[in-house]
Amino acid sequence: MINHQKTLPPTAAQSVLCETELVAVLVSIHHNAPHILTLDHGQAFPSGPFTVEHRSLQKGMRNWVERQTGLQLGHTEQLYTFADTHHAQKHQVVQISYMAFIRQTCDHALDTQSIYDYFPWEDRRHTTSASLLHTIAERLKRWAQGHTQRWQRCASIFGLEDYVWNDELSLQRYEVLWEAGLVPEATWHNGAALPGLSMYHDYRRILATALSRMRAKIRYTPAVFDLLPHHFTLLQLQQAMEALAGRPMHKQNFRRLVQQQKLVNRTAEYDSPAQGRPAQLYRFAPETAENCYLAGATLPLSSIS
Amino acid sequence: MINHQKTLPPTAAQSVLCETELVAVLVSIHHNAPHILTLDHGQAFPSGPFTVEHRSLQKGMRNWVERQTGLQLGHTEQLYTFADTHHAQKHQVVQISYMAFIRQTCDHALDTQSIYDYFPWEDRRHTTSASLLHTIAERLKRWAQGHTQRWQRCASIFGLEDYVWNDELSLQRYEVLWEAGLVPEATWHNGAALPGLSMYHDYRRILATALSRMRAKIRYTPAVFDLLPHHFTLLQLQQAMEALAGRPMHKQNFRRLVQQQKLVNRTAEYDSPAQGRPAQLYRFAPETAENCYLAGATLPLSSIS
DNA sequence: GCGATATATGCTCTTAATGAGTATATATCG
DNA sequence: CGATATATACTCATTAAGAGCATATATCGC
Repeated sequence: MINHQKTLPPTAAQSVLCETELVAVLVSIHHNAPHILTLDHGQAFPSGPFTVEHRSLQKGMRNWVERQTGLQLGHTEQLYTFADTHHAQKHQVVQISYMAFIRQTCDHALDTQSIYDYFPWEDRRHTTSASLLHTIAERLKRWAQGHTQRWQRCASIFGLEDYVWNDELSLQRYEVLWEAGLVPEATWHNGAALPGLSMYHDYRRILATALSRMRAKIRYTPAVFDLLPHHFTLLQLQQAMEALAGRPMHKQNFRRLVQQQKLVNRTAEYDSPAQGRPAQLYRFAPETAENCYLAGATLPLSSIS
Repeated sequence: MINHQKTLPPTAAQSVLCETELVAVLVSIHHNAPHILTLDHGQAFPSGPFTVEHRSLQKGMRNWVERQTGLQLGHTEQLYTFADTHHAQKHQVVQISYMAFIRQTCDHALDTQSIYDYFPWEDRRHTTSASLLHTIAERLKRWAQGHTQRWQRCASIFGLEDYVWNDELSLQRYEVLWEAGLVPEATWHNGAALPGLSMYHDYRRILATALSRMRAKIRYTPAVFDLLPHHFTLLQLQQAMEALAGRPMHKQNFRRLVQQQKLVNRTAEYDSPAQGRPAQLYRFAPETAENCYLAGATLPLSSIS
């Protein structure tokens, strides 16, 4: 038996009072692209106060988001906590950011924006994006002129030279672009900025964090299913994964994986397309819902050159 | 060109003032086991206030830890932010937890404790730990009696039946044990608790989070090197990895990996052991320090049955 | 019925990574 | 010399990952 005392620790450091705000990155899929819910013409995330009546931070977040937007939140995870130094400095503001998935239901009237409007270089599903990466490579090369290590870092993060593109490094890519002064919010911003919307404060950095996290998450948990309707076709599932990962996949291999992991069950229903054979509708296998750790859907990629 | 305005968003939600505390999980390696720095006989982490003069949360953390303990922090990352409901309820207390690695320098007089004293089942380097896992399996089976899905979850998380042990699931394992009432801090604690020290508040949960994170981290970043002396033998490196992962490794395969990834450079020095051939001393390859993402050291495990 | 379109599936193949085993140098000390 | 421990060289089986080729199957409009 263990001696377990529930007394308070004697180390209660005297803290300073801070304002605490909850920031929500609410992700959904529209038109084959991951979207976020925004305020103020795409420049801010919805945010709300953390009040005393809330039991936990997560519950507090769910509470006001659901009350304010009427949306049901799916997979939710904490992203990062930061102290916003942009605010007026009377007292510190601590912002706790969360990412949550929203199931695409009806086209609501809320302001929504594609994540790739903020990071066009992160969408590598079409060969047309290659020219942007080429531009970035050129400008990074100029920045890294003479610094071998710096160029190594750029190359490995952006999948240049012999390195391969790693979709989970969105945050690192944004940070390098920031350091190189290629995004407008960088203080030493030089020359013309790269295409891509910017946001207030460090919000675009938060969004890059969210993108990294969601790409990592869909690999080893069935979180994608919180973005899809309850009944979906396998193509829809694949396209959702492609939209999140920002790269195309090999259809046959994708299905091989999905089937052998028993991720989905077929339903009796069929899709009704304008043309072509109707697609079978599937639903997420309820048994897999519980032990989701092993459901590692490593992405079956196809080459995009 | 992008229209980048640095005005404030109109959504300044009126927040409530909170106490903000920084909690530090300071990890180092002693006697072939990962240790943490503790207060109050292993029941609390060092913690400090976040004050206005600090530029960022991370800097604030580094600041007071280094001032208080005199320790230099290596790899640092934010773990999780939570609202402590155990405190007196005048105003909320928000606790922001960080994990930081400390390079083993000299044996300082600080209070330190092995992580495996808190989670004995997480150390699977020796076959002797099998009996504890057996006990856990038995008690979980009793808890999951009649609930097939619940048992599936236990089995997959603890690597029972056909499932394999996944060392990164320490947090999930702790949570299951909590739910099953097998740890003393669980409210519906039934019967005798499992061996393992407990801590104040949710601190043991934070520690489980830290263990999960560090095990994940050493896979794809060279963070281990922040726990080792600057010059080390390959065996020391392997034993550090084994200590963190809680499982033995195959020596030949481990070296194959380390060498082919150019993670280390040999130095001219040698170890001076009591007996046997002196081991070559190595140091972390400085070129790899910058682009550490590719340095994925997937653990070459050896079977422990 | 036929072609266009799109879903659905089966099979092969190469390459690389992983886990595991066997054997054997090499160096130091008592 | 023998005990001890480092260091290294190979081999081998299994599996997963990436990619390609081919071919059913179902619906629609003409």
